[in-house]
Amino acid sequence: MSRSGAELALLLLGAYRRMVDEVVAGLESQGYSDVRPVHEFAMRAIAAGADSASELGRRVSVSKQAAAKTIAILVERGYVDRETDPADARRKRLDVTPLGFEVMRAGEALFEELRESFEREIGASELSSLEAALKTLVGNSAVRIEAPGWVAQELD
Amino acid sequence: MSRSGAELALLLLGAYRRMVDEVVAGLESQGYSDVRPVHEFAMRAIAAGADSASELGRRVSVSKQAAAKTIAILVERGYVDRETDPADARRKRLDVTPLGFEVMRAGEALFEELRESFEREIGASELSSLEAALKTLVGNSAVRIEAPGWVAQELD
DNA sequence: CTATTATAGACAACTTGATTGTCGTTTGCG
DNA sequence: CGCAAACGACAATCAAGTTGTCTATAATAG
Repeated sequence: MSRSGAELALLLLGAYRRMVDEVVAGLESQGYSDVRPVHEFAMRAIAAGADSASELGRRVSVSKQAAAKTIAILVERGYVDRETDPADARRKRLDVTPLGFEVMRAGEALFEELRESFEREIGASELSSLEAALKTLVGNSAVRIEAPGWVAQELD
Repeated sequence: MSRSGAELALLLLGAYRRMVDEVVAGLESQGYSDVRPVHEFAMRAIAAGADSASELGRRVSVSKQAAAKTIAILVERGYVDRETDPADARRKRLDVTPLGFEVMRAGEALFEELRESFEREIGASELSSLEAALKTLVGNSAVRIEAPGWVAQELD
């Protein structure tokens, strides 16, 4: 097998895509249409305390403008609430709405189901050693998900 | 650990990114600037017999227009040669040039090195069982790499 | 206390990679 | 022969980013 290195990369990508595709499809079929990973991640960051567009941008390593666009979508769908901060008139305070949390929970449940089906496919011990191995390889460097078409793009 | 499913997805993505980032950086430092995964994959497909834009598009599951654009870049850099097919005046026959093969070889070598460094990090047996597990999970469904910012995008 | 500097968010223009739609040309088949 | 199908080109559009500029507000230095 001559290009096992490249193949490994493809496998990693493939496994990721399989998970994400299925979760997105699952959310879709539950009525949460058009929820993409980025939205999930953004909501998660907001729930975790990124309460302004600029802050969200920083956390996700994206320009505040890009963050603002994502927020606009989330607000439009009722997943996030944006209201002027009484303490600082420049800010618009962000909050995940109950509906937003619902989506997040649904997403997590789907991910969890998927993980369980992986366990059935390859065995629990196999899966957990896979996770451990990946964790070692990835280290604790934050994973950037954004960047338009980053698969095809220059990496800063 | 409540969201281990989602976390697994992130780990997979992270590992993929780590590999790709390093390979792209490596190619860059060897003078092959701005070679992105997509280019590698396209060249590979061309070398494997996708000898026209339309055909390349089909193989990579991308519109022929998108394929044509990628080809234009590859031609411009001298990685791929495009000449009218004597047998069919509609076609432009594609060929990977020696320089193109050079890049591909360099990329593979980098991937291989990376894989070896993974072996050192987590052990050879651990890595090969990781690969086996991933192979089971991914199955033989072709992995689409394209789609602009697909992480954030609607999945057909 | 005021003047400067920094931060938040809005708006606009541009970039990249892909898509769809249309078109002229060439081929191949009934 | 004639017409449908396939190839590649061109153009318009989309999606998700980016940078750059602007106004309003806050914080800080003198």
